[in-house]
Amino acid sequence: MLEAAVERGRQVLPGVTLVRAGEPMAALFVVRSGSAKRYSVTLEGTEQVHGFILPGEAVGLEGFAGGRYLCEVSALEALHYCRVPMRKLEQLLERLPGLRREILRLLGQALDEAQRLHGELAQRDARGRVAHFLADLSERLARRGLSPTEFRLSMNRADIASHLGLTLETISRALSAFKREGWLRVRARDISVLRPEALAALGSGCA
Amino acid sequence: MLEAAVERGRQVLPGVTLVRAGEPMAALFVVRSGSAKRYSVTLEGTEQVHGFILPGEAVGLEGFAGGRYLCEVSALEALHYCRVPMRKLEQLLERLPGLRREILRLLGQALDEAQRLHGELAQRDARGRVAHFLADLSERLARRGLSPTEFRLSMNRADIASHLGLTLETISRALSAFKREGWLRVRARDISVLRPEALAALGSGCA
DNA sequence: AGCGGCACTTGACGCAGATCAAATTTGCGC
DNA sequence: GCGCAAATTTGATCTGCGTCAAGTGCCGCT
Repeated sequence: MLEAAVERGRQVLPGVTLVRAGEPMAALFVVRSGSAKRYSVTLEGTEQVHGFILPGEAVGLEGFAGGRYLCEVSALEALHYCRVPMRKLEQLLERLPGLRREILRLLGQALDEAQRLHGELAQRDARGRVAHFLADLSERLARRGLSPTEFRLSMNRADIASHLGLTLETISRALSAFKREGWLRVRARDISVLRPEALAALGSGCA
Repeated sequence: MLEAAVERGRQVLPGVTLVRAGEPMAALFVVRSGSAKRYSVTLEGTEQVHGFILPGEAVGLEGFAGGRYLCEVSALEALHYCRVPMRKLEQLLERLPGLRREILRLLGQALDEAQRLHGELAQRDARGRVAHFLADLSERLARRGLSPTEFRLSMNRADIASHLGLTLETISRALSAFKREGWLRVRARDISVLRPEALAALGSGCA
């Protein structure tokens, strides 16, 4: 769908910032492989992590709000991506009704995810949030054909904590608890999910 | 911009549900006067409030994700709104580049607000969240030319609590605390903001 | 291989906010 | 205006998570 307008084959190293808050929105990005974190910097200079971007997902959608990016996005791993310049995108939107629907779908989906996240987090306790985070990650990986039960976390505990509104110690304790109960195997950033149903249940509401 | 496609003059009474999760997205709504709450119903049957809709704001944007609405929206007060049928909207998107940009802007803005909300809530304590809620409401009212310092809450404490991830008792205590400190006058659902700067500061990060 | 630093884990303790319970206020129908 | 049910406030207690602090293990560097 987007193929016609794509600039292919770009890549960056871990730690590199793809877009910065306040920059004019020159292009839309789609991640091909690797992962990134989306965050903003608060007045006090601390990072607030809004979410993580996996292969197949878009970067910079909030830029449509006012023609400027509103968060920072930086690579957590070596990242391949493609880039659709806005100028080109606008021309294509003129001609391709399918592309219009596709872009609206992406935005609607992102909006739904953001709202759903807010809801989930607002209600659940620490373990429920971590379970939800893992179940969500697992599902998104599966959607791209990657293993939903064996994966490596590309972000550190502090990033997860910021994203979930917890502290890094609490993340660590939750993971240890899941390990103790036989739901996970955890070795540093490598995760094996042993009881996906248990995680999913805890993450989406059942006590 | 949307004027050409609008069906005007519809209205509903408080408590009426405008759209339901799962229904096909037949139209986009814009609220003209009154207010509504956007929420979803969890597996256990409890409501999770995602946000409140004020005059000038759109209903049903997440529907773009898959052609179906994903939350329920119901009126908190007598509500006037207009309705743009999707069929009509798609035709117009074909012809009006300005309208395309406007719809994308609305979605981008909604996305940004959802993400920003998540960030704000994840970090702040109970009083900070309530302050943020009031400051946000105040700003949105001002944007529509309504008084930012004298207003009536159209939602009950439980709805605010659900939205902010707190309990209704905590909402009540926070309001009482602000009253005691001379930042607000509170009488049931009528609010007078006496020190908007104090609320805004507490709501956006300064301890 | 050995060292140093950083990411993570684990423990002890205190407090903000949840929970349970009761009193008070508000607003609506008659 | 009266009375009742629902909404809100206030109080007392309990608990999960944040905070501070001390390990432990992992990885890259020389």
